[in-house]
Amino acid sequence: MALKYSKQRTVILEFLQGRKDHPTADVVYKNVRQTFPNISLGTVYRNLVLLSDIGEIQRFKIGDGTDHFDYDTSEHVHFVCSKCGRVLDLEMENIDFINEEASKHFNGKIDGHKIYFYGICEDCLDK
Amino acid sequence: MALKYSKQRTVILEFLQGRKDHPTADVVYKNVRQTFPNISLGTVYRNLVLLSDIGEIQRFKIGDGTDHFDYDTSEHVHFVCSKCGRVLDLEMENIDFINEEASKHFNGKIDGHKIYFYGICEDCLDK
DNA sequence: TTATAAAACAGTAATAATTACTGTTTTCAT
DNA sequence: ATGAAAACAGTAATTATTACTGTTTTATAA
Repeated sequence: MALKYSKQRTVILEFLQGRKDHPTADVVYKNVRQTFPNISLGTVYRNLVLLSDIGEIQRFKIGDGTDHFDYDTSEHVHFVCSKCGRVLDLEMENIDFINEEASKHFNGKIDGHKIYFYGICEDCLDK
Repeated sequence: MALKYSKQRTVILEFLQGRKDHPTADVVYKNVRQTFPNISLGTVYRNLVLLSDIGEIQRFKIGDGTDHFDYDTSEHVHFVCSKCGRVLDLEMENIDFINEEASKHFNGKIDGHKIYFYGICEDCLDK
């Protein structure tokens, strides 16, 4: 199962690289289709999943029930605007010490946590 | 739209009360059906959603794509076992100060966060 | 009590996101 | 150049959830 080059995969990856919000598969599909009109939704999904499986991109969930994809694979925290739904990156100190905090009264093993913050983004506040 | 009593709702609520894991709608359905064989899945969903809308129970998501329901509506943090998928409550200090931390370099307004911890539960460790 | 309107129900259909399948095309190491 | 592996387009299937429809329950009030 050696990876083989494909124009479609490149286009998907490049699109994702150009976005600082973190689009869903459907958003990727709709946009990529403008420059690549007969790309299939299945191809978009297959590549997004493949790319996140090999660690080229990041796949994550926020409360909206759909998967989001991020070109930036470094550890960072997300913010979700309750008004416009946009997903943004948060610059903040590492808070992994909360894992210790969670371990204190727990007999299992804590490996990590998933977190996102929500509120109103700057753009929506301005309106 | 005054609430009216229904046997089905009572049974669903009682089932949920007796569980300390936090079952999905489907798990509620399958169990309740053993004592109430012709209850419909739609009824289970309708009641779980209604009960969480009026604050009688809590509805939340973990990474598995399905909704979970909790009889305990007090603020508390969840743990998800990566092995058996069970969802447990964590007793830990309130960590809402991380909201301030998240605000520091952010120009929007932070209202809160969603978090869950993951790892291996006690039962799975023992095996 | 009975009448009745609102609410709830069972059962089924619809929707949305995602995954799986199928037969064709593309890639790339020999 | 060629052939197997990988990827593709297009479509079908799956899963969780919501919406719809015609029937039954509940609770108020004559």
